[in-house]
Amino acid sequence: MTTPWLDRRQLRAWIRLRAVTELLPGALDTQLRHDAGVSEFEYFLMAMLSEAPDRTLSMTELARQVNATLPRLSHVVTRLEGRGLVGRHPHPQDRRTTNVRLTDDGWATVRRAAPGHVTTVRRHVVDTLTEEQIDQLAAIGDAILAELDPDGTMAATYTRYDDQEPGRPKPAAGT
Amino acid sequence: MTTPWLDRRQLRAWIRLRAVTELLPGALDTQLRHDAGVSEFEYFLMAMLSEAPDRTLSMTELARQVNATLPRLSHVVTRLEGRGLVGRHPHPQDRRTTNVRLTDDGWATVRRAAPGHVTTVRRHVVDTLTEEQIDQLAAIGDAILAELDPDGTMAATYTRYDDQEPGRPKPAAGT
DNA sequence: TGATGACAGTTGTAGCAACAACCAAGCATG
DNA sequence: CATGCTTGGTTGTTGCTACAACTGTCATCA
Repeated sequence: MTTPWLDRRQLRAWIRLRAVTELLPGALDTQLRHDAGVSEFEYFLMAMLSEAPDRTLSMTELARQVNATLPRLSHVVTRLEGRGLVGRHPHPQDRRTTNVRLTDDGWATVRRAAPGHVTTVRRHVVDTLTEEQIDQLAAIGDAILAELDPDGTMAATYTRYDDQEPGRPKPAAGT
Repeated sequence: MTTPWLDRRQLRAWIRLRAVTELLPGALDTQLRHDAGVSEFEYFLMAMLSEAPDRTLSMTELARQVNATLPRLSHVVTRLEGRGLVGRHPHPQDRRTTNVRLTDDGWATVRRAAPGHVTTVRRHVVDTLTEEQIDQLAAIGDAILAELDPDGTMAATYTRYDDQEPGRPKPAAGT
């Protein structure tokens, strides 16, 4: 099978994207650990819970939204539970499912962490780009995710803000 | 301190970028592990070596190019050495430095893995974007990396192809 | 030349993630 | 109502990464 190689322009773009995917997560993680004592994954998990009805999701649904396997999520929830940030609650009807609920402490932690997190996102991404580039980035992301996440496993996360009215109450942790 | 929140367009862009940084590395890693028995990090490391003069770099310089700490690199090199893909060689002059050299087996492994890797990069990124978007992505990457990697630690990696002539011999593993 | 500090790597330990095996509850079919 | 399949979660093992402490080498300067 003959694989068309990447030309210079494509290589330029790809190498930069690769560098971003390499460096950006670590930068966010470092800031959150330092300022809020929470990993980026834990923060994102709690952010997803904070936007769910009754701040509650089942393990399976939560795993989908944060792109984690069920075993991994189980371990992480156990740790967060030990710190009092989330709680497990058996589902009243279906006794197979376990509901995870963000506690008041967890909610406070997310609210406390959010501003610093937004500042970091601004410094590293949003404020370095022009308005046009912001929209270009969204479109590029759409194109890549269409192939990378075809059945929209994480789609709930990134289609949530597509068609909102401006007056919508701001998501306290949706960043 | 008042943190200006992200507006809807900014949030759209950011959430997509975050999803890409979450999903893309895993996709590349899975493909390389499956097809070549090598992690994405190991592949990238060997690719950097393959483009160095005499396929050799010092531990420190290699750590810079692959954005790894020295301890982490030391462990990885030990494993790769055990598989015969790289070799350690003491520096003749400065006996503090250890040179890492890609073996013939390592070189063959990289060459064997490259086509499938390029195919994956094309499918997930390059071929999903228009020509304009390719250039936009490169520019966006430049802007983000200027803030994220100001002293150009990984710069050697992503500025290498900026001003090349078309006739340049193609980098066998530069993706 | 002999002490001090910086540099280059290695090794040991602890924590987190992937994978696999497992258990338990629901649900369908005969 | 018994059997088998599917779904939802948890637990145990292995491998990898970050962090810290340590060794050995070089440069500098008194």
